[in-house]
Amino acid sequence: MSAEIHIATGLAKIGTYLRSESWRQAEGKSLTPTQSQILVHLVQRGPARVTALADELGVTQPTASDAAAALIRKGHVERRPDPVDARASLLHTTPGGQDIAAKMAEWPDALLAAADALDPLERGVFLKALTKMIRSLQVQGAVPVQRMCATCAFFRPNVHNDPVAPHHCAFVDAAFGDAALRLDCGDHETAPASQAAAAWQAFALAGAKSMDAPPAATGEAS
Amino acid sequence: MSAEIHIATGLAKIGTYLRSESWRQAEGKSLTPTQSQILVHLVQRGPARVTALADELGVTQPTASDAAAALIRKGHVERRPDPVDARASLLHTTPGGQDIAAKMAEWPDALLAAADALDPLERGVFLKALTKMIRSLQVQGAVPVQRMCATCAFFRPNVHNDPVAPHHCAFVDAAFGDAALRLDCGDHETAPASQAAAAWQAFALAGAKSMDAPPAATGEAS
DNA sequence: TGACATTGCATAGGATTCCTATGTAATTAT
DNA sequence: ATAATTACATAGGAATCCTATGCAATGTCA
Repeated sequence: MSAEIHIATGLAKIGTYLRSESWRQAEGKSLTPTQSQILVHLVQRGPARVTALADELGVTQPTASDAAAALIRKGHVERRPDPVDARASLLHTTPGGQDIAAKMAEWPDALLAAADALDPLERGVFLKALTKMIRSLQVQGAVPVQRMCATCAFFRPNVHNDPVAPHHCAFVDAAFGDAALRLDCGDHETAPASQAAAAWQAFALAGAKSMDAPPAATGEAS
Repeated sequence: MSAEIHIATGLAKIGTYLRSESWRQAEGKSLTPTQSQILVHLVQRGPARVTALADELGVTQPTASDAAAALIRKGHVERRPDPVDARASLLHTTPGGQDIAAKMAEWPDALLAAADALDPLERGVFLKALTKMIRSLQVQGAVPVQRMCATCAFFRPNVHNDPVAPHHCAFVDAAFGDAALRLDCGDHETAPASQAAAAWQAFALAGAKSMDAPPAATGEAS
């Protein structure tokens, strides 16, 4: 089956675009993509250690250390000792850094427009599929733990009969649908393994049900 | 609507993974990601100019020039004059370069496994959505021209009644479905503007039809 | 045909990215 | 208490990536 290959191709093309776009966006602010990512992360998620940032960005610890040093030199970030571990230090943003981060945190318009080219139902299916793929990468250890519904203690998948909003979030106590799935939620709380596994079953296996054709043959050219 | 934001978030996460993975994969072969991409591109698509490669990879011309020089130094690529333009030169792979490229061309297993975590119908919808997004990026000028069905002269979308294989490829003369959509097809031939526009209408507008819920409200938490 | 602008590419210069390898200090394990 | 681990910095080196230039070949237009 070549669909996986073409999915990988497509994701890589968008990844290439995002990488080159992040260089374009970072210039002018005299920041580089890595620095920008660290700054945004610190603003959105609070003070963090160098090693944790390295894991999050998928770079080595020395690379993160370099970028942090550059941000400190530019006055956007401060280093303070970690109260619970004298070896470690926590990076904090300065007020000036926060201003800059606010501008960097926005996604490029072209990408949002591209996502807007999907129709609403399609967006839901797409987001659900992205959730599945990212969870798979996380389970394989290829990416760090993500703050997504799929691994959240508050996630109650497919508990409502409403096909438009079958899921429930126990944190905000509201029903929602695939199009509102979060991949990086501020209220995320990691579910214990057994609960996460059960929820995942309920979430993933209901996939085919929402479409009206048999899940078998998909038709191949050539 | 925050679905676009979360889609962007998810795509960025996969992009981050692909970037770090490409560093990991490139090491050992003593190639870097950019060099590796150039080498693979030359093998798959034939000789090319430096500027064309730069556009394709989304980097500046000097960056591509650097990487090309490194590949030449390592003996994987040769520079030959372009017969139609004495200023330009074409980069050709050497036999040794082709061997290495074959190994670099494979997608990481974790990503293919992640794509495999989708069920077959979902893959089709996902691929179609990726097609829409990438075409949108292309129309906006954010990415270079892609060799995908959506812009191909041989593409006949939604001409069959079979919901599993509604499209037709006039090149291989066969029906196929969304799951077999190409994002980088070797047989691609760019369609004239008017034909492309008409085909796109027929392709994109039939989206909601394949799902059995109204395309309105999608249910939002919070 | 002769300026003049444009295009294809290389190079220079500089900051950053990114790696491996190593060192230092603090913490944890035995 | 000694040993192993962890958090981090730094060194060293190659590549990435940018802008700015320069050179040569090509195209344009009067």
